[in-house]
Amino acid sequence: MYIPGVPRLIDHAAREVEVAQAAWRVLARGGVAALSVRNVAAEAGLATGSLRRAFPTQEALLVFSLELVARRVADRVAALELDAEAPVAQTAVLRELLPLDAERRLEMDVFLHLGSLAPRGGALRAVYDTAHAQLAAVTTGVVASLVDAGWARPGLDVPLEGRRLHALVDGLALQLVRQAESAPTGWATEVLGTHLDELHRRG
Amino acid sequence: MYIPGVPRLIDHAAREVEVAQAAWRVLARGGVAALSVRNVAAEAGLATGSLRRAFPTQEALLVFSLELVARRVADRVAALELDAEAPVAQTAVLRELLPLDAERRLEMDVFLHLGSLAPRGGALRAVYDTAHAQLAAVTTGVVASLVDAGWARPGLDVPLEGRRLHALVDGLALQLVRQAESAPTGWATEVLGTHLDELHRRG
DNA sequence: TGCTTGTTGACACAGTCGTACCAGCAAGGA
DNA sequence: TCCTTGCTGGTACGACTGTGTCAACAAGCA
Repeated sequence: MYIPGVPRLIDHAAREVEVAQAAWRVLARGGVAALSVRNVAAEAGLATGSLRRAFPTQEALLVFSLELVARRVADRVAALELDAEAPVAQTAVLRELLPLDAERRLEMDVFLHLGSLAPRGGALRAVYDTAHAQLAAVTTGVVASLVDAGWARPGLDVPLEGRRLHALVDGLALQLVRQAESAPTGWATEVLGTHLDELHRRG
Repeated sequence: MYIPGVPRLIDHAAREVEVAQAAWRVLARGGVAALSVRNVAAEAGLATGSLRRAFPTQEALLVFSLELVARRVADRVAALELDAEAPVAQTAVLRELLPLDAERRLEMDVFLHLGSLAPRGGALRAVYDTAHAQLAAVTTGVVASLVDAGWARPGLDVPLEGRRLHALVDGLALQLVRQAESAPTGWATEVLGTHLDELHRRG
């Protein structure tokens, strides 16, 4: 059997991630207005032709970039949930969802920008909705585990409190991202802590 | 004294509002990608030259569009606060901030889109920050008036609870705008009602 | 009616967009 | 060693962007 030469071994998976993170930086620096194929290619140190090899269209690039955000967040949450001792671990999980450092701020920035960019019914919107549902599952899961561990009132309306917690986290994240990067963030963790305290106290 | 002819009387203020609302519709229909001077002019039934007479630059148009949103919301809130009997009126004020009908949904959509579009340090960002501060003042004011009226615990941390309410309202609004227009909205008012109930019950 | 003046909308311009193409190069197998 | 393969990145295209310009137009006053 004849096997032809396999020249120029490129780790496509790694390159896709590099390009997507370059897109993140462009997005965070200049907003959606600066998010062009050329800018991303320049940020990644590639020519537009090479970038097109990794992502045939711009939408594919955006979809992958958003999926990468969702995957990163999910991985971090999963890693934290392993050593779960409520309510300490649950608080840590929720704090992980807030953009309190540069890395998470970058991811949240991308999430919001691409969410704003996603046309209704498009492929990007589907990715956004999936990520949104994942977040809802996390917050509802936190409430449910608090109830299961006996840290909260058993008769507590878990779906409703999950949605409330989700809305609160979303609102805090939105406000954190939209404020100056150098501004303090303690108020957000304080608000989140108050909310969780009340969830506990009602147990 | 010679007074020359004053031809073609145009109500510039009314025209600015019409153009800005045309920009709203373009933004809601096609997102920031569709927000061009030409598209807005076509939506308003004008030529680009006529639009430029009302707004010299695109940024001026966006700034006015965002200011119009802020003014509309502020006017609605002010109208509701006149017949203020806590906590019924306060609940009404907060429900007014949520995008529960087509009109408010449109305004919130514009608010989010332009907030995502505003570069840090630009004129648009300043308008956004002002609107953000107005919202914070409303939510903190609601909490404070509940305390003043004796409906909540006097020792309640008003600034913190105001921020918490603000984050919750922002999160609910974000999620409502990002969900399908035909999707139900009862869950959001239910969550908001629960939150306000707890504010009362602690009195 | 004729004049004056603000309004209009078509056109032009330089720049950027997403996408397509292809000559040249680099690297592993025979 | 050469050959094959596919990756690379410069160039090109048409469409669209924001902005500038200006001849034609419409309407109130003398």
